Amino acid sequence: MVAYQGGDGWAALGDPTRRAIVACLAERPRAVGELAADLPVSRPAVSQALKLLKEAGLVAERAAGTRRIYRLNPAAVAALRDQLDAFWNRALSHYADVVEQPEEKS
Amino acid sequence: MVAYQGGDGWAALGDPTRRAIVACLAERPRAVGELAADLPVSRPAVSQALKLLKEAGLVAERAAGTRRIYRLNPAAVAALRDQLDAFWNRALSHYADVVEQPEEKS
DNA sequence: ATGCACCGTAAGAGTATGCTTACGGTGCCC
DNA sequence: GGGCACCGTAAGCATACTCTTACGGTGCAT
Repeated sequence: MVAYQGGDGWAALGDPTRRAIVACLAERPRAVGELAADLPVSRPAVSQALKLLKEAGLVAERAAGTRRIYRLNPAAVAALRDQLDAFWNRALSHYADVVEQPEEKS
Repeated sequence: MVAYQGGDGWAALGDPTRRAIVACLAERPRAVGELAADLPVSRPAVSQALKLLKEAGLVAERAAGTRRIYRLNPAAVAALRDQLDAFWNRALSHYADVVEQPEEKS
C-alpha cells in the first residue's frame, strides 16, 4: 500500500508557492480561482502547482460544475510526517551520546 | 528561540541529494569524505549540500582534526514534523466530511 | 441555442539550481 | 620541516524549474 508514488512529496513541498497552496488547502478545500486570488501568481501557475501536488498525492480534486475543488490529503501529509519522525528517532539515539560528551576523546 | 532561520528547511529537503545526506546522517554522524563515498556525487557537491543544510539548521558540524563531522539536528527535524502535523490536524477536520461520503452527491 | 465562467494545457522565456573541475588553506604524522 | 590527508570555496556549465501569455474545452444559466 504505497499509494503516493509517481511524484515526490518532498520536492513538491520544496517550492514556496506549492507550500502556500498546501497551507491554504489545510484550512479549507478551495477552487483553483479562489487559490489564485489569494496568491501572488496567475491562475495557470496555480493549476500547474496543483498538478504536481496531485501527482505527489498531497492533494485530491473534486469536480463541482466547472469548478475543481482541491483538498489536502491528510494521509500523504502523515506519510511525510512519519518519515521525518523516523529521522528524528534515529538521530536522537546518537544525539544522546553527544550531549553526554561534548568533549570528544583524542 | 527560533534558532533555525536563515535557510528554508523544506527547500533543503527538496533536493534528493540533500535528502540522502540527511538519511545517512540520521543513522550516524559522518565526515564529508565518508558521505561522498556513499553518494553518487563528488565531495565538493556534498560540501555545498551540507552548507545549505547547515544554514537551514538541519545539520550541525563538529571539527575533529582536519575532518568535519556532521550530525543531524533533531530539533530542526522536529520543527518540520510539527508543521506537517499542524497541516494534518487542520485537514482532518474537513476530511471527516469526505470519508463519510466517498460518493459525492449529484 | 447563446453567452459566460471556470479550468487545464501548450509554448516560451527568464531565472535558479546542482554538479564538476581547479585551487587554496589547515591540521596531523613521520 | 616536509609531506599528506581532509575540507571549503570559486568559476563555469548544463539542466531543470517556475512563471506568464495564449488557446481550447466543458458545464451552467439565461
